[in-house]
Amino acid sequence: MSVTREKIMELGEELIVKRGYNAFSYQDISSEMGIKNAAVHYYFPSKSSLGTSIVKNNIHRFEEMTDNMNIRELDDWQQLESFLKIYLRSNREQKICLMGSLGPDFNTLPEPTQQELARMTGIVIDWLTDLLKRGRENGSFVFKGEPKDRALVILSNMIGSLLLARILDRSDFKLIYHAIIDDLKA
Amino acid sequence: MSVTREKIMELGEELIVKRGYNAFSYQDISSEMGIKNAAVHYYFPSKSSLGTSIVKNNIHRFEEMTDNMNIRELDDWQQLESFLKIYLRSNREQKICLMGSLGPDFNTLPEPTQQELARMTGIVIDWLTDLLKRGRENGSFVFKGEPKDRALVILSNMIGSLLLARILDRSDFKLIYHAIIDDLKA
DNA sequence: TTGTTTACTTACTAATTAGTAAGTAAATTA
DNA sequence: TAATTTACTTACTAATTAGTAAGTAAACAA
Repeated sequence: MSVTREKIMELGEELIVKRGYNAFSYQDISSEMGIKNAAVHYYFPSKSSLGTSIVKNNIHRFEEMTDNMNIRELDDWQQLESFLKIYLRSNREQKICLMGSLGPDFNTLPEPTQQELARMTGIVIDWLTDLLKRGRENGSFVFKGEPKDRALVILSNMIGSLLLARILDRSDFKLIYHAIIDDLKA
Repeated sequence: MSVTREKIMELGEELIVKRGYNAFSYQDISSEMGIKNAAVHYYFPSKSSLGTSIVKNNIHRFEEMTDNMNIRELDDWQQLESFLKIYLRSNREQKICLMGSLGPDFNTLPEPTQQELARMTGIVIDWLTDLLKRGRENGSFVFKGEPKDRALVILSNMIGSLLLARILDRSDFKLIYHAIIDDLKA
């Protein structure tokens, strides 16, 4: 696949998670890359197509990661920590996650982007629910309530803590991160 | 104070929490109110001044609410539930909170708005931290770790769950809401 | 009654936006 | 070698944006 196309998606994603969907323009991308506005339209005819491709790409990367966890036969805690590491890294890079960034703008998003974002969120929650269910059966995790409810709590914590870290202090993320982990221990 | 001015702030806040800061324009407000663009500028010369006023107003309302809790001598659980009710109501009205809405756009926000948003978030966390500390001393709440850490967890959960509810299903908010409450019980 | 302030409207500007149509040089294919 | 496709650029449009300057009718104050 084209290097330019990949660079556009990479930059687009960075702009979305650093400044927000409605704050970034094709100009931001083209000027940063030293190409023209129309070159971005050549690869992504509309902003809708770019946004949707970025979300699809995130789904792909998530699925690659979870597949890889199975191949490497990671245990329950290793899988959870690999998952949480995504957000730890985002915080280090002063980014938030796509759900936290596109969520507020959801009602202004083109329908295909809305759909992919919902699909991505569903995939993450389903994966996390299964991990928590298995982990509790294995005796790895301790928590109250349904695995799905706990998955929602953990994911909403990751989304929310990246936002709080941006508003207040990046170090606040780690306090929440460690509290989540402690909560799953006996 | 002027009715028009209040209506502009009310509408502005609604647009921010329903569509996002960078998605709303003075036109959205003026056309909805049946006035002209310039009339909005008469009350709020810049979008920055409107945004900042909206956040300031939220701080004021929060402080009024917590003052009122003391006057009514609400117990620990009643205070917590009054607090969580803010988010329950937001979810019912298909809104998210200001932190969840302005957080992603933080880096594009005018400095005075950034400052007020950070101040607001600090005020909420401090209040919640004190409540949790007192509540644990009183034997009302049970939780691991520092009260401040727990306050961050609860607030990030409220912010994040409103976002998840928007992306997925409004009913998902309640699952998280109830999990938070259950977690604080023995 | 006169002067001033309040609460706007009219009419505009300069900048930015997503998007398009037509052209072009270089690489690839037949 | 000729035809086609790829990867763009040039040059544009129509819409929307925040913001401003000047005007005005009504309410209010001296």
